[in-house]
Amino acid sequence: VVSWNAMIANLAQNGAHFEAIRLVIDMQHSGEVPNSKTFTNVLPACARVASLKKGKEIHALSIRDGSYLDLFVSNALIDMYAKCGRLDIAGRVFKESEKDQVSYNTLIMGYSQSSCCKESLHLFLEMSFVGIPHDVVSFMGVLSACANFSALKQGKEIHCLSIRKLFDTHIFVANSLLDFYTKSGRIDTARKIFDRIPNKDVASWNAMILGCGMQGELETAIDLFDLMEGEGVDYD
RNA sequence: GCCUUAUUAA
Repeated sequence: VVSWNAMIANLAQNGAHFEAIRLVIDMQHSGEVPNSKTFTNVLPACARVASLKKGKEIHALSIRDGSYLDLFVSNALIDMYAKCGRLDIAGRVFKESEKDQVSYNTLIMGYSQSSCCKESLHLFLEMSFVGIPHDVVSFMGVLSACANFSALKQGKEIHCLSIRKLFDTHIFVANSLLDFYTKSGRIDTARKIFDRIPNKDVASWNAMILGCGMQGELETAIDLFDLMEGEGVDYD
């Protein structure tokens, strides 16, 4: 089993999703029994190719051997259903399972890309209410949700909270803040944050440039682009 | 010896 699992993990991590899924079938044909690690290895592959059918089969197998009770498995199931666009099922698995920080983050991320962005905000508040601390991923998810349903007020509150928790200097959170403020039309605020990021990465530049572009500040966008070239950033 | 969530347009 271990070597099958290792092969499946490698394929899934290298983007060979269909091959990874294929290998789970092959392993069963050769008489091996997939276990909880097999499931957590293959579920992200199902998620990325949005294969709800295969994902459900894995879900069924995990119920049969009881491994759906494993946090790694239930979290991977939540992610798989969310990425397949079935937030209803993701939410159901979430509700029925044990929950940790990753469970909350996974569902926050899932909802932030959906039409129920507000749900991300609920979960973000709920997790700290039940005593699970926020981390970088929680902040990225909830900020992305606020950006997508233009919740300027709530997003600002999250920004304040991130400052208090010292998350605002983390590059990923800072980039999420840029995305949030540019999408909310606050180029000035975004620019202030941008200028204070000491270690800007390509995503920081892209968020800022595209943000200016979307708000019609084309001059600024072009200036920024020249600046970026000057800094020797590997842009795309 | 293998395991889940992670930022920038479409």
